[in-house]
Amino acid sequence: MNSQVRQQGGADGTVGKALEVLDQVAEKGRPVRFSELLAETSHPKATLYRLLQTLTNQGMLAYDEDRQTYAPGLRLVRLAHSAWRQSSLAPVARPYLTALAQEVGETIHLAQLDRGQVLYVDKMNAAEPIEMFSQAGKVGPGYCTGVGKAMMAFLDADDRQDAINRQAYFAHTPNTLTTPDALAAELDRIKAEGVSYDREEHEPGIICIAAPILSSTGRVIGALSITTSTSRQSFDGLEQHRAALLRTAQDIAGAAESWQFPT
Amino acid sequence: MNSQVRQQGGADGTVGKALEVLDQVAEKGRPVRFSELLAETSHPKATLYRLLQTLTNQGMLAYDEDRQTYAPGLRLVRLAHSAWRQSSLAPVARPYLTALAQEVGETIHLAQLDRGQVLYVDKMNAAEPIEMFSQAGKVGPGYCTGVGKAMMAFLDADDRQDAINRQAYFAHTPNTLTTPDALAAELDRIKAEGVSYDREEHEPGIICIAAPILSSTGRVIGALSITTSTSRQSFDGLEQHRAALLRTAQDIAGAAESWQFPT
DNA sequence: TCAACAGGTTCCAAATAATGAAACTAGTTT
DNA sequence: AAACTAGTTTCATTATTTGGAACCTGTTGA
Repeated sequence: MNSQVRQQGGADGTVGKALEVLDQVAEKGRPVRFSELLAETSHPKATLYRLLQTLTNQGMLAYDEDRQTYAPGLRLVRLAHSAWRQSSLAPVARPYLTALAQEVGETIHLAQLDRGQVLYVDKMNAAEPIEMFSQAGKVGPGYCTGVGKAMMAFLDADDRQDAINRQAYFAHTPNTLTTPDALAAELDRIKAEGVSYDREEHEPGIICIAAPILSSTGRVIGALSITTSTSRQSFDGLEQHRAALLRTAQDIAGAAESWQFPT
Repeated sequence: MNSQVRQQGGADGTVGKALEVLDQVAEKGRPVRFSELLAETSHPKATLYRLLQTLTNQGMLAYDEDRQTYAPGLRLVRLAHSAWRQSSLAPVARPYLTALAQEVGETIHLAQLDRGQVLYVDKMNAAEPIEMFSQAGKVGPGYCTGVGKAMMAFLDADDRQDAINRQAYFAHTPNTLTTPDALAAELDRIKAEGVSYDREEHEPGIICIAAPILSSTGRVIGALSITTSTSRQSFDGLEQHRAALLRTAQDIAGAAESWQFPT
């Protein structure tokens, strides 16, 4: 029996602690001072100091001697290249996204779930050319985005509850769902219907329709959304793309299933 | 006195070992089996097993239960987004690259040095739209690329020797420099002249002109290249872009200076 | 000029976690 | 059914991590 607990937050050993610090630095989104990190962590001075040294020494963090600040290091960029190509849906989904973007003439997002948060792995815009690294890798909230809700709705009970618990429930707009119960009810609705909507729940004026990408065994492997603004398009307009969205989601699922790695 | 040794390869503690394994998986470029990793590592079975468990548990690796394979995990993509924005030259350099690409009508690469290797952090193509994540994060050899040589040439003596020692010296083409001495001589030439060339040293038919991006204190912070193919353009043609290349490199250096920056 | 201070770095005995040989389990092949 | 292969677990031993406190070092204020 595999009673292996999946404790993402829980520190497993020194490595866990080091990665926790790494996350902490990354989340800041700007170079940080030692003392700033110290104030937020439970680690004692000396421990934090050595963790930072190790990470810097390994290229996972970059230390600016002049300003005495830490920032995520370039080694991560190298590693992520590999991760994006192998573990993300993006390389497989690319052609389908391009086709969909041209068909519907709106912005398409491809996302995957990462610890209850939405991780955007690709983006297509019919009009403007893309800015990938600055877009892919971005994280967003799960509880108030179309793709987030679409993915959470199709998780199995345990994972779903776990994801529900991880949300921040900040009221970005008047439409944001701000309680676990409200979210849970919405997820039930989404599971029944097969698609989810963002009704200006994250940003005023921004709406979307999203669908999960499910493996043949029914597991969530990602989600896909068509985004627009209320000034460009009505809600009914989005609704008309529903069929194309669902078809594309299935196409991607199929492609992912038979995906063998290029040797 | 700060006698801190910068030992990149040397393992500092458990974290170092874990990251070494992570690199090993990433370098494969495809999902790998436990046994395959075991064969290549010096760690005993149980140790490797637990390192992989920890990394997987932390989302740094993704484990495919069906195929029993490990691949770099999505958490890296999230972290890299942060790293790219903060520690890479790319966000600052973007507008200059775009301008240069349009001016010269050739492909532009922006790279930084990572442990003696070239890490491409951005790419611009005048004609075709870009494929960023699949391009940025890519690594290439230092000794046989224009950007690699340009950066190595302007390192201080210690770092330069270190970089020279790290090269593989594989003869990709008849023009490849295949000895440390030949490379060192070339680097002297480049430092004197201010620009470097790739004379089909990496790929037959591919040539480029490259320049380092230097901080006001003279430290290498990156490099920039204009690439073309022998079928499109002669060597003299590239030479005519020299002024534009050097101007852009300086512009980027200036912009980087007034921004906050590590490395 | 000197004392107090804040941010950062190093020490070292105690506590903890990593180690790895070997045993074990679960599939596969002979 | 035995031998083999690949992956997982155990546990006494060993090595690393820990963190309170002392120690630097450059800055501030009297």
